[in-house]
Amino acid sequence: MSTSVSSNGRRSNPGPRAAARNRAALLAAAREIFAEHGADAPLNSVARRAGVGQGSLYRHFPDRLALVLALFEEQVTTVEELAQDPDVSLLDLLGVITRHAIDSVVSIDLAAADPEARPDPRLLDLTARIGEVVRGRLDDAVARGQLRAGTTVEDVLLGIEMVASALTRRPARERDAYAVRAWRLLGVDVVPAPR
Amino acid sequence: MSTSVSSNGRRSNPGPRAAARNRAALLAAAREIFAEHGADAPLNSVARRAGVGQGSLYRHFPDRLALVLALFEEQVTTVEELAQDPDVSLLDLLGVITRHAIDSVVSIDLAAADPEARPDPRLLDLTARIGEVVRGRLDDAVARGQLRAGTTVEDVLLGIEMVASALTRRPARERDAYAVRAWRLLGVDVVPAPR
Amino acid sequence: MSTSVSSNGRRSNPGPRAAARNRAALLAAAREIFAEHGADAPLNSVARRAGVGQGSLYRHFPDRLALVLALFEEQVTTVEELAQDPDVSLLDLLGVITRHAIDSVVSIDLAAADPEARPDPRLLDLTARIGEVVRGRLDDAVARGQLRAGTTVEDVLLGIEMVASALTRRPARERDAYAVRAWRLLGVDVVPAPR
Amino acid sequence: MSTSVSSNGRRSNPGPRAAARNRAALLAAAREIFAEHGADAPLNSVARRAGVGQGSLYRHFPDRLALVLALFEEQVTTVEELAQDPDVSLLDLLGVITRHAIDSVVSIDLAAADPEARPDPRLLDLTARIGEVVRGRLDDAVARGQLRAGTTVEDVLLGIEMVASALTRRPARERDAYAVRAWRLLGVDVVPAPR
DNA sequence: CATGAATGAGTATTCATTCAT
DNA sequence: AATGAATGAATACTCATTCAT
Repeated sequence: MSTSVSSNGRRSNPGPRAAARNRAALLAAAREIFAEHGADAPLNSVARRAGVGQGSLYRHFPDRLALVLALFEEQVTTVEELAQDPDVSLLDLLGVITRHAIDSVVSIDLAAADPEARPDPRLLDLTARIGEVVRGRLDDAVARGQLRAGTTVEDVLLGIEMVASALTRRPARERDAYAVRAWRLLGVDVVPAPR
Repeated sequence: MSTSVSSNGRRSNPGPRAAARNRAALLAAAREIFAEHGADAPLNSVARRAGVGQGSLYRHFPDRLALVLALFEEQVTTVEELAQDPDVSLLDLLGVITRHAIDSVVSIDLAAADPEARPDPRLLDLTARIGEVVRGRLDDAVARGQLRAGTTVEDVLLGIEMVASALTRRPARERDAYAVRAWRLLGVDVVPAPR
Repeated sequence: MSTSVSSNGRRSNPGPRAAARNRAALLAAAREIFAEHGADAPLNSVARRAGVGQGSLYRHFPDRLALVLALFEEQVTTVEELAQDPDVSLLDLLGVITRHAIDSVVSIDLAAADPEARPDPRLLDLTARIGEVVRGRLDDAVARGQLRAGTTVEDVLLGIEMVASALTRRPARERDAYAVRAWRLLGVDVVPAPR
Repeated sequence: MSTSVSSNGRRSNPGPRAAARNRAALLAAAREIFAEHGADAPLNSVARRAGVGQGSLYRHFPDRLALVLALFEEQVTTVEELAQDPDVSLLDLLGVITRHAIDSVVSIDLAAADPEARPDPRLLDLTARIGEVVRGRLDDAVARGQLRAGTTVEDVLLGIEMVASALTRRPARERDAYAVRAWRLLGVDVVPAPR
């Protein structure tokens, strides 16, 4: 970060030009921090890592959930874009999704706040978007023998959730191998996509 | 509660007799609180629910992990006792384990504190004890067609972890049904034991 | 709002023409916001309500007091203008002043910042202007039996302050009736002027 | 405050014995701080002035209103006790109440938070208790010529509110004289009780 | 001259933990 | 051995003010 510091000790105000850069820096920082310390890591640590003022964090993401959702949304978008390419199989997509889970831990800790609370609609929406992608690949995956016949979209989503939530319990360096084992136990040969 | 109140308004000191009772009350309270609010619920809420002073909580359980482990240990012991009976199948035991996961949420959130930290040896020990129980039933379960041939103890433990960790994300009232689906996805017909 | 939006998404710079319009919008917004949430409402809420940038707010009114004083000054000017008309009695003027107090709450919260601080000279000046208006109507009011004989300008100003400050404690919908009661207790039959 | 500091830099924990002392210290500190800076002064300044940890403040008074109400309650109780003595007139009582208003500023800033919000029932109760005291002295006060015939309890309470709220706008050293003027304007000869 | 993002000091609040009684 | 009050570090969040564009 090339944030210059002016004489009064305050970081200089880079002006609105920095907005997009800051937003991206915050997301990147959040990805790292959440992966390292879980999704309930202190938000000021995110701001600090991003090299951004506390207030900017809150301007871009009014609450923790907004930040987490933005992170998740990025991932979903990535998956959707990949899914444009007809040569990409469901297994490939699950590999990417698994990579996301490994790296950000976010997808799962989402609801962590309070399981009894009604899940946020934005989260449901993102889940639905993943569901759409899966639906579009389901028959193909069965035809290729990647999934058991009769597997439903809900089954796949459940599988993702099971793998992802189990991953949170593991130290980062074990997660790749662990994910492979978990998917295999579900009868699916997923390999986490390369970073 | 037979705790008499002396003139100064403070609960009188019931002496050592209360120690065991307090410990039990704390465990019961912890089970409830953790199930309701997750394993990172405030510890003073546990003491309050138990009707016990803050200090007593810390005397019995010097830190949060001690409390969580005590809870888990209770559950493991229960499973071990059940396993004495040769008529109890692995599926039955998994049903009980699943019930524990549903009700206490604890077994999984255990390591939640920090996945990067070396797992507590006491936790590993408890996991090993579950592993022993599973080992003793494995061949029988395969013979009965309850598990796929070739399933290992590690597979079963992994399955438990996947199901249990996924359960934490769900509201209490959905957990029974959710557990059944999750196990089925793993190819095992587990039904949560009755309470 | 005729503010066009240019391609970059930012409101286009309407040039100096907008200056006066912005100032007026800020004052109107401040009146509303202060009446709703008290004179220590966040200033950015004023800017937002006015549909104006944060910077413009500070350009027009370098600090909160400047804004409040501008509001008060508007009111004082209104009263002075009314007082040009010889047919308008002191009671009428007090009715208008009371209306201002009801609607803006500002006249009183002025010094609220810190009662120990030396009051701002601009505030004293405004108070003096009200005093002048009152002085010009005092004899007439006594002659008409609207005020007790012997009432001084300072008495009237004190009465205004008492009524106005008490009004701040009341919800908006009760203020009209409350003001009538308060004035009556002071022995003066004031009715808040219509809006 | 004889709060000793142990080697680790933390103030030593004086144990539960300090509870009552702490509560009293907090109330005294709050009285001072609120009188100096208004009832929205930072709560940590109250804790600091009381020589008490932040947590203790919140244990004794879970929110700002609880603290303010406790202060007010003390005052009301004092007035009620005085009212036991039949030789104490309404004017005397109003003198004490005025002294309280001068010194603590609290009685009035109470509702300050948000005039639109429904007033706290505890506050209403305290107001009612003052009302009872007034009611018991009303006829006597009229008989003595201290109040105009026809004055109601509500009138007196309104008068108190008007005087007290106006006082908040004044620096401490002017309040005594100001209170006398304000009461005189209401036609009542109240003199603030000596401290 | 307007805009709106950036900044960070200031506050409220929570909660793990200690300790006098 | 139990009690419950005390402690203060940690954290979330707000908002006045500045400033690049």
